[in-house]
Amino acid sequence: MNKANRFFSTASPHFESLLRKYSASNSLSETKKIHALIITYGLFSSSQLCSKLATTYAQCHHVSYASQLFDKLPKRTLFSCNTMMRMYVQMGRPRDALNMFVEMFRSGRCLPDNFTYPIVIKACSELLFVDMGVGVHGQTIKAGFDLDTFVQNSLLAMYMIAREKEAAQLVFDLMEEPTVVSWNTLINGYFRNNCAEEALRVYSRMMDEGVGPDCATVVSVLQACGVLKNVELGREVHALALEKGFWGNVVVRNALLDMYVKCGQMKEAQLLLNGMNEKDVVTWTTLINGYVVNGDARSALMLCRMMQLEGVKPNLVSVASLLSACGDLVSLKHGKCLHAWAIRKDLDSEVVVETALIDMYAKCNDSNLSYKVFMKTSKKRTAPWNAVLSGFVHNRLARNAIQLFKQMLVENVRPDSPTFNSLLPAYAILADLKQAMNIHCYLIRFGFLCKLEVASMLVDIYSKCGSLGYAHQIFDIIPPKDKDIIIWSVIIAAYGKHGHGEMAVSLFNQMVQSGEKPNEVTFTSVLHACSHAGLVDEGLSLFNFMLKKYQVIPRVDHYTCIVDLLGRAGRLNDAYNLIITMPIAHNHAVWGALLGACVIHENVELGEVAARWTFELEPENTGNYVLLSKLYSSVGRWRDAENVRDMVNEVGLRKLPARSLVEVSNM
DNA sequence: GTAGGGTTAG
Repeated sequence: MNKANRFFSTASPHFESLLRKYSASNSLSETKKIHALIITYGLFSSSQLCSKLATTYAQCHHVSYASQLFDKLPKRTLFSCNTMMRMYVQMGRPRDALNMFVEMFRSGRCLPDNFTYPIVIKACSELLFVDMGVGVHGQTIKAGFDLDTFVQNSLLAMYMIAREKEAAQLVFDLMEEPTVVSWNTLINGYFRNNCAEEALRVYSRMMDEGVGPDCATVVSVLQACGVLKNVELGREVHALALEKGFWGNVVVRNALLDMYVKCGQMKEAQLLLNGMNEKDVVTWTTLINGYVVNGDARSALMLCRMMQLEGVKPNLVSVASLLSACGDLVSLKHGKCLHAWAIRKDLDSEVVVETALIDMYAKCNDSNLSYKVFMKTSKKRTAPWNAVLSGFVHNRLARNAIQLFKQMLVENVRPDSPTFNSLLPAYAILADLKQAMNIHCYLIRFGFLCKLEVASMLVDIYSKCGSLGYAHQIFDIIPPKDKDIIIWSVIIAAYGKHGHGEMAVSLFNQMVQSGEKPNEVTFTSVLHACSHAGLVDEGLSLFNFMLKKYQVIPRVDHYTCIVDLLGRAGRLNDAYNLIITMPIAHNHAVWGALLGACVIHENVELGEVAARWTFELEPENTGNYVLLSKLYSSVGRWRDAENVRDMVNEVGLRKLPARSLVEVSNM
């Protein structure tokens, strides 16, 4: 026995206990010291020591040392295999974990145990290898681990990630003793699969069965409350969280804040934040983003200052939200400041920030700068393309948007649903039937037409192109149960715009019969359709229906439709009386509708009243002057007509510089 | 040594 081996026999237990200690603290530097000692004293002959060293490196997430040492091991224990596979999964290399599992299974050297399966199942779910996952599920049954809670919970999570809700529910139903983790996985799984109602039903069952919720339960349930805007349950969960002592958990606090934000309860959200002693960057960002989403960009910017005063630094998510606030305020100045700040903090090449910058410049009507930022991006990710497309459409540069989309396809960037949400309005602006048919073919070929939003926009495009037939065909493709209020509104508006009032009203009735509750927008569309087609009685009865049955508070555009309707039918006095008695402020549109009707029916007396109001409320619109002039001409008051025409010229001259600026910026 | 949780662009 040489000197080194003699040393080893006495030193080995010592090293092992050291390794155990350091692996517990995950101290990479200490493990390296032990490694160095093993090399110095030539102790590699101890497979036990080497195995321990390899697993310690794996626990420290040092992939290269762990795998090098592991590969050299003469005998692999099940423990070391499990540890290696866990390291691979935790380090985002699930494929390596699965390769190891397959090799381990084939060689038959060691059989997987109850610790192996959760790791392997997690690797399958990360790779979305459902088929393999199902195979592994079969193996767990064969090996008798099907009643192991950890294995079952992993399977449950895997099926939920793979969007196999039924399979997940089956796993859950077969569990003898579901733990709080099982319930949480089910609740969160339903939530992530867009079934927030089901998530809440599961939560209520869990409470009925007397299972004590934990922080994870509360967080998932709050998310579901946010999506469903169920602030009542949200408040209950808030009380429960306080009662159970979860308030100390920052994740719970942030989830509570986000629930109030999502429910649009900004006052409660602000109060909650005011009452928090410890606020992290997520807390602040949640509220900042809340203000942006709820249309109060100014408060979002103010909050950013308060956050910095409290010494919390914004991160890239905060910056993206703040840039969005600048876009909403059309504040190029603030936007540029944030851009400069992002450059200084080296955040400007993060995709989220790049996208937000492109969007901000576009919303501030600076297509040039928006495009410049886009040109600096790697152009490999879809999001910046979507932002620049949406920016072009925002600035009505429809042709540029379509051209850019074609470029995107040339560069092999995969479009997603938001791409079409950004792009399709360009086709509606262009109203070119041939182009519309082109994109229609593309949408069919790549399976995007099954998306309701996309189908709704295509209905709108065909309607704008004047092809009601195609529009209706697309509308019919969507199964009745899937039709939402938006697609109904679009088709009703389409018929209305083309003067097919009866059809619009009939579709509206079909919609009500189908159980869809009409909203302000559908009422506007159908009333508009009635006024265009001269359906006075239908229009008036729908207006009454809206007030009585649905108790919708009429907006000014509803009144405009009714004024138009009465006016076109020659009931000018009724129209006038409606305007002066309406409970909300009148605007240029209501008076404009009356003026138009007065021109048709040659009523100078009321026409002059209406015209005066339109000049007051909308002095720059030359159309109103033209209408009054036309009215005077039609009754032979030529001089008055000429005087009004002169006013048109004056207004037109005042408008000229503004219009030419728009043209220049579009070049 | 195993399973579940928060903010983000379009």
